[in-house]
Amino acid sequence: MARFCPSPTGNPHVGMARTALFSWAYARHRGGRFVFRIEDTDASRDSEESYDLLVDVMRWLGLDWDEGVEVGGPNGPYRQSQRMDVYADVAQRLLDAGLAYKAYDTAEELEQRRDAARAAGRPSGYDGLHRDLTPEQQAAYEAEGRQPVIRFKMPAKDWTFDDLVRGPITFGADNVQDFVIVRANGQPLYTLTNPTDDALMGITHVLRGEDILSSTPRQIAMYEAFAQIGLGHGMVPRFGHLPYVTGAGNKKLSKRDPESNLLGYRDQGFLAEGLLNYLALLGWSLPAVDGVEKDVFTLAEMVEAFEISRVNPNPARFDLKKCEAINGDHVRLLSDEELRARLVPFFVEEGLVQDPPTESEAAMLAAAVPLVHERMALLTEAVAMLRFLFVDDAVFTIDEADAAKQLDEKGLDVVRAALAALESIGSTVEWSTPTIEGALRAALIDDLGLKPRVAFGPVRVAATGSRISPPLFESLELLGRTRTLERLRAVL
RNA sequence: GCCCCGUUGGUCUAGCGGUUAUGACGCCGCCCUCUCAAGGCGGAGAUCGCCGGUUCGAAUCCGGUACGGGGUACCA
Repeated sequence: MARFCPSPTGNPHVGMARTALFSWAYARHRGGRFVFRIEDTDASRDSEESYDLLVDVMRWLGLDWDEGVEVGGPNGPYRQSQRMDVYADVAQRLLDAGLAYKAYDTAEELEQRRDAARAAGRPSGYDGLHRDLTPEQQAAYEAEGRQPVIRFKMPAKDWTFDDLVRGPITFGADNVQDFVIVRANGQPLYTLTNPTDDALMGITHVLRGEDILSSTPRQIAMYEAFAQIGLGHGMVPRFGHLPYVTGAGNKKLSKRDPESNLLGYRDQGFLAEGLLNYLALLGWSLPAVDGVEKDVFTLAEMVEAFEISRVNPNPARFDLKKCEAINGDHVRLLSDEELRARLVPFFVEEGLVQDPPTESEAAMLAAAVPLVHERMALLTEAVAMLRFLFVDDAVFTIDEADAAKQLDEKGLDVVRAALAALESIGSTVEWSTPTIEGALRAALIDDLGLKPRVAFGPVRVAATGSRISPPLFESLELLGRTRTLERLRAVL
């Protein structure tokens, strides 16, 4: 049983997706269940919008969950904001059992002692001053108007656990002090809610970011306390800490970093399977078969082969170029029909086709998509290359730089010759790729003695508006006789 | 300050005592070619952070050290 439990703050980012992917793949590989929980206990930072994005992203990626938000399950609710009574109860039971206590230190007092500890070369965590306050002392503080936090009483022992990706890790007793589990205002903290829910939901394997590696001893201590008060399944889960995904420099990709915005990738035309494949490669790789390494694979292949022991513990830099290359491979893996279906929203978005496309628009897409299928890494590139087929003549424009380069005097001469050649077909012979190619080659290559690239460049720019386009003759066929001739005449 | 994690070409990665140190992205060149891609072929690029040890032999084991990152919160 594994889980993914993000906090709904800001935009979902790539590091988060990688964590979700690995947890999901781990659960699926082992035939376990996957829980999707939302940790929204910090009202000041969490937002409903962010929650919606999280759900949206998980669905887009295709990382399905067996229980959790939106789908429910036996251990719900799955939003921590709806489980406050559970945490209050657990906190009280810990207090009653003497496993936690109320601490009345003010922020200033804590800071002062922290500084002193640091100056003396000691760890700077809580010093346990209020650990054994008498009822009288507590009453005295409360009489002062102090509101206590609840701190967990860390047992004085060393903490060792066998990290799923890093192996044995030990923290000395002196370095893990009593920590706050409930704020002075009564709100529970992650330190309480996370282990509580993991225990209640039967989570056995926790894959999470390296940033909370050092909080693991606390979590383990919480589980041991839970066992004492009879909460949950009484077992400590296994932990695995995934490395960071970093951006330029070595800094962790933050939520504010535009490069990390997950939905931005969808909008740019990345395929979920392409992005996921790339993310998988950041810290994991498919085992080689007969010495052959394979880095383009499907989600199913990943699930089949996913061993947590193969996960790399060192941080990986997100390389957009490689991500695009992998995505391009996945685009090519799609059938023409599937690609067309994925492309439709992008054409609709640009106003190039109706929503849903009309019959003729659909037919045009069906004919045009194969022409660009292997020419793109991102879906948006198809829109750019095929726009000339869908745009009205009134708004059709030619790239200025390309026009300057190709439609000079010599270029226009070529267009004139092409126009004459094309005008002759369509009446007696069919307007088709072979007849178009035949006519143009005869007129431009044979008669004028031009090199192909010199001959077809100007025609391409005049008809498609760009020096970069799908194959020319096929493009002209799809454009149709009338529109082709009009566009050639328009530049003369 | 204290604690923890990490360190193989520009980037990601294989490697688990003996390899000319693997592959991918990117880059360069050639081929194909109506543009752009895709595809094919070839090339440059790491001695595996550093020092020391163990060993006949180390990227692989051990110990130091440097550098990077994270934590040290009434954030997660």
